[in-house]
Amino acid sequence: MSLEEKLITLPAHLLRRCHQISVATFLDICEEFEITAVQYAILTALKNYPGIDQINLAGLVSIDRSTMGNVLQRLENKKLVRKNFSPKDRRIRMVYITTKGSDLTDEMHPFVVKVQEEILNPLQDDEKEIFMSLLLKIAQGNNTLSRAPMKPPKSYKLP
Amino acid sequence: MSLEEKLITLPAHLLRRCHQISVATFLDICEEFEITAVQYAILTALKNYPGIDQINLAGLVSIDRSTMGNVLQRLENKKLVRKNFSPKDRRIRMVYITTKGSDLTDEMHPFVVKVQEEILNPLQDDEKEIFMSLLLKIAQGNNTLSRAPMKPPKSYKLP
DNA sequence: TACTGATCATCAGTATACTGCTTATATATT
DNA sequence: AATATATAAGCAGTATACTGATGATCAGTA
Repeated sequence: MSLEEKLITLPAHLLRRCHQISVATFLDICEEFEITAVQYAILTALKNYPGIDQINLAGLVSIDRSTMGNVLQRLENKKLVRKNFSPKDRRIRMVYITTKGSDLTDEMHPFVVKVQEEILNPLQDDEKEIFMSLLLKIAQGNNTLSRAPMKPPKSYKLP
Repeated sequence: MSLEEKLITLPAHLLRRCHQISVATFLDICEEFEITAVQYAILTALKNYPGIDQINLAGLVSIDRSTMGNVLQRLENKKLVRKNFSPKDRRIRMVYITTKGSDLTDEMHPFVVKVQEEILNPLQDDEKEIFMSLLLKIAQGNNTLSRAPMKPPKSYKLP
């Protein structure tokens, strides 16, 4: 069996490829907004959980807490996000989306929908459903294997 | 629909999660070898194509040519790989795996097999097959969308 | 009150991945 | 032979992702 034939039997390899493709597709379709997929996910999360702390935000979108700090810094520089110290717990920085950030995500939404369609485009409609359900099964079944497992937010109170 | 429910309907999000999980699983199971999945793929490719140039090597394993240079530098520092100038075309650096590198990949092989099983573990046997075939369909159908598409090596001659 | 352990955020360091630019070399064309 | 084009490799800069360590703060308990 050739190397090429061997590689395409490995889930790790194909997942890396598909992730590569997914990122490239997002950057391509959403180029004009100068926002990455991860940044978009964080902004969307902040619309649902204004004032959330960084750790719970990281758990929500499954991003490492250290990475989250970096991404938030970049979003803050672009004035899409702002942070305040919590008056109740001075360890916590409460994160909010700005009006500019909120408007941007609204504007981007149809483009992001298009990205998802583009990625699944090689599949037929019934295959798309099957694929998504199996992908979800793997993501949830192995949730705790990565450093950034998905976690529902704790001790978050709507403002 | 809650944010969490929304996220798990997005292929881009789930692909990022599954890739995260895949990388973490590889690092976990292959910890003792201090080699990443990408580095392992490159070493395996070099066993099949000794003396290949960096561009064709990058096409084989679908890694950006710029990234390839960095990874090869690290592999060279670990003495798992060596590079020579081609006498026929002085632009080309011919890349070879060392004996140390070859022995290491042989030793790692059973661990790498285990990684693949672990990733697919949440699925049933018939689901695993379906998932792999759909993943392959997406990877191949969208091959040219990323900067590092898979390309069979050109003008490579076995030594 | 003082001590202990837990939690939030940050920092330094490393790896993969991409963009865009540059240099060196080879090939094709005039 | 001189010029133009194409290719191989590298570099600088940026983003996501992880590890391990540190400092600040809070909560529980002796």
